Amino acid sequence: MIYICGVCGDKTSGRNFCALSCESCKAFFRRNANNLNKYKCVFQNNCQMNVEMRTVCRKCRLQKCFAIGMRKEVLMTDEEKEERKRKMQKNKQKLFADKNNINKINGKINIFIGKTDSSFTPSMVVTDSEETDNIFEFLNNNNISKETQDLEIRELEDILWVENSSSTVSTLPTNCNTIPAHIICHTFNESEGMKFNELMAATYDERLATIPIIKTEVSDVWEGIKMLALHCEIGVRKQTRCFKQLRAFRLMCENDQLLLFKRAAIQLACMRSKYFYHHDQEEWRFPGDDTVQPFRLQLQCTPIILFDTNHPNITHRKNVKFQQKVYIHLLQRYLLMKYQTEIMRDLQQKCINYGLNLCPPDMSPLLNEICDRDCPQLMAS
Amino acid sequence: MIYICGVCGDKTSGRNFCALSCESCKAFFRRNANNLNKYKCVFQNNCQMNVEMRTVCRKCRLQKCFAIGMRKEVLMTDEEKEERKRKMQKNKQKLFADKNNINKINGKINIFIGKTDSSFTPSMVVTDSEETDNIFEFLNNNNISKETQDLEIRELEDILWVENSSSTVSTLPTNCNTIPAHIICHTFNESEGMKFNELMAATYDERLATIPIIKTEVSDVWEGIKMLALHCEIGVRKQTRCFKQLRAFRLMCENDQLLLFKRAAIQLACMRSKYFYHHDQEEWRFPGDDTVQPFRLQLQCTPIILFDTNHPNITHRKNVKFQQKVYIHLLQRYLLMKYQTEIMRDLQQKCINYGLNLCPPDMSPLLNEICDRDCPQLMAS
DNA sequence: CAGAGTTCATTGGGTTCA
DNA sequence: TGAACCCAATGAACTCTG
Ligand SMILES: [Zn+2]
Ligand SMILES: [Zn+2]
Ligand SMILES: [Zn+2]
Ligand SMILES: [Zn+2]
Repeated sequence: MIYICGVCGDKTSGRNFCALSCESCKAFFRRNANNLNKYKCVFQNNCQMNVEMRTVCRKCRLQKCFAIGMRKEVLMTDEEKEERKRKMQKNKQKLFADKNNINKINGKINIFIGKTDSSFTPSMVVTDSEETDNIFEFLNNNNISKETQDLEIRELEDILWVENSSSTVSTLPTNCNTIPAHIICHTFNESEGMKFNELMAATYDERLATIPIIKTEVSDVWEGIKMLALHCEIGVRKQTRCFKQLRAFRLMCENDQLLLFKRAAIQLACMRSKYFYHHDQEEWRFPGDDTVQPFRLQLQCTPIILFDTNHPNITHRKNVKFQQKVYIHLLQRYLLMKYQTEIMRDLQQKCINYGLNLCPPDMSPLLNEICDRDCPQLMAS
Repeated sequence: MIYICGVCGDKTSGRNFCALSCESCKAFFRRNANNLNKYKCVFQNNCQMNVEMRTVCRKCRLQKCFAIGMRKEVLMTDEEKEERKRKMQKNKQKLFADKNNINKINGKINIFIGKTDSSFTPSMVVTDSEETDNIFEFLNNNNISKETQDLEIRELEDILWVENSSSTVSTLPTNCNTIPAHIICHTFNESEGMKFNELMAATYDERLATIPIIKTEVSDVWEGIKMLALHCEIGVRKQTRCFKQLRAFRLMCENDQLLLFKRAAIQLACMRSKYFYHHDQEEWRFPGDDTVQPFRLQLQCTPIILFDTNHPNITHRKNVKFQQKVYIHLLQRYLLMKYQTEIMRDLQQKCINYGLNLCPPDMSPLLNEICDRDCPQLMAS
C-alpha cells in the first residue's frame, strides 16, 4: 500500500510517530522534534510544504509535522536506546552461539576489556591506509642519498665494531667506568637520533594508546575467544603499521619482509599477551585497563625481534643481522641515557603529555608545534 | 546528475538558494542578494546572461537570480552564522573530548587569573610585533651610561638580597681562595656588560610584569584547560620575544634556532608553572596575582637553558655550547659580583643549585661540573 | 510486517584564497 | 570573482524488535 506524506506530499508506506509521513520527514522529526523553538521562519510561518520546499523552512516543516499528529512522546529516550542496543548485542551473541554449538564448550574465560569503542569493532579496524602518512611525512620525506646512507651504516658499524670488541658492554655493569666511553654520551649522535626518532614515530600508536577504564566482563567462552582473536588482530595491524615505518624494514626485499613480518607478528603477539593475561586472577585484560600500558622497553625490543636472523629462508641474512645489531646498539644507548635521568625526564614528559592531552588539538597551534604534537587533521589544512 | 544554471547556463550539480544555479552564481548571490538597488545597468536592464557575460552587468545578473527563483531569505543571517560557528566549535571539542576521554576527568581545576584584559583573548595575542622596540630603544642604542648600568645592577642586587635575606647566610664559612682570580672582579668588563644588559633588556617584560589583581574563578574543567593553554601560550610568546633579543640566538642558523627554541620553551614553561601552581591550595594563579613574581635568578638561567647542548639534532653544536658557556660565565660572574663583598661561596652554591635543580641533571654537564654538582655518571665522560 | 532506530553517501549551506 | 574546500543536515536504504 502506498500513502502520501502528510507533511510534504512525498509517498510513503506507512505511519511514523503516529502519522502518515515519508522517510525523510520521519528522520527529520526524529532529529528535530525537540527543537521547535530553536527555529524561526523567515517568511510568514505558513510556508507551503512539498518535496522541494520541505528543506527550506524547518520551522514550518516541524510545525506541520506536529499538525498532522506526529508525537514526540513516541521517540525513544536515550536510556531506551541504550537498552535496545544492549538487547541487540545479546541477541547477536546468542545467535552466533546457537549457530556454532558453542554452548557445548565448558569452562570459562574471564576478559576485561576497555570501552568497546566503535573503532574497536572489527569492521572499523583500519586497513593499513595512508592515515599515518601525513603524521610522519617528515620522516618519509627524507630522501636520503645512497652516500648518506652508506655513511650512516659505516658510522654505526664503527660504533658496533668497537662495541663488539669489548664484551663487557652487554652485561650492563652498574659501574660506568667499564662502559666504553663512546657509548656514554649525553646525546644520540645524528644517525642514532634519526633511528631513534623513527622508532618513536613508528611506535607512536602504542605509546600513546590510553583508553578509558570502563570494564566489561565477558564470561561467555565464545565471546571471549572472539575477543582474543580480535585484539590479537588489532595488535598485529598496529604492528604492521609500525614496521612499515621503519626504513630499514621497507628497504628489505619483499621476500624477507614477508618472512620477518610473519614470524615477528607471532612473537610479538605472544609478548603482548604477557601484558594482557593476568595469571593470578586467570583473567585477560585489554587496553582500557590502565594497568596494561606496555613496558616501554618492549617497544624498543620490537625491531630487534623483527630482524630475527634465525629464520631459515632469509635472502639477505647479512643485512638483517646488521639491522638487528643496529637496534641492539640503540637499545643499549637508550638504556644508558634513560636511566641516568630517569626521574626527571619521566616526570616532565608525563606532565607535558598529561597537560597536552587535555587540550584539543586546535586550541593552540603554537604549543602543538613546540611540543612536537602531531595533529594530522591540522597538518592537512 | 548534471544540470544547467538558470542564470548563466553554466553547468551545476544542484540547487542553490532554491533554484538551479552554478557555483559562481551561488557565490555571487550570497554576496550581493541584498544589494539589488545598489547596482545599475548601463544598458537596457536586459543584458543577456552567459558564462562570459555574467560578470559584465551585476544588476542584470542579480535580477535574473531572483527571476529564476533564488530567494535571499534562505541566506543565513549574521546570528545564524554566528550560531553555526559556535556549533562547529563545540562539535570539534566534543569530538576531541570523546577521542581522548576527557569526560572521564573528574575533579576540577581552580584557576585565578589576572584581569582578562582584551589583549589576553586568544585572537588578540600579539604576534611578536615591534611593540617592544621603543621600550628598549635606549638599550639597543648601546650607549648606556655606566651609571644607568650600575643602577640596574644594584636594583637587581637589592631584589636578590631581599629574597635571600631569610637564610642564615652570614654564619656560613667563607673561603674564596678556590675561586680563580680572573673571575673575581668588581665590575663586568665591556663585553660582559653588554651581554648582561642585553639579557636584562630581553627579560624586561618578565621582570616588570605586573598586571592588576582582579581574580576570576574558573571551575569548569574545560574552561580551565583552555585558560592553562592560553597562559602557556602567552608565556611562550613572551619567551619568543625574549629570545629574539639575544643576539647570540639571532645569529644561529634557522635549524638550531628552532630546535633550541622548541626545547627551551617546554622547559621554561615547566619552570614557570612552578610559580603559577600553588600546591597547598591546589590552585593556579596567573599574573595578575602579585605573589607570582618569579625568582629573578631564573631569568639569568633562561639563556643557559636555551642554549641546551644536549639536543640530538643541533647543527652547530660547538657554537651552542660556546654560547651556553658564555651565559654560565655571566651568571657566575654576576653571582660573584653580588656576593663578593661577603664572599659567601655557600650562598652562591645555594643559588646555583637552586637554579640548577630546575634543570634536569643532564641538561648541562658543564654547568654541573662548574657547580660541583654530584653526578657521578656524568663525570665519566 | 509495522514502525522504531542506524548508517552513510549526498546536498546545499558557508569559507578561503589566488 | 569563483574554484575548491569544509561540514552539518538530509534522506534513501538499511537493521532490528515485537
Ligand atoms: Zn514528508
Ligand atoms: Zn516557514
Ligand atoms: Zn550561473
Ligand atoms: Zn544589465
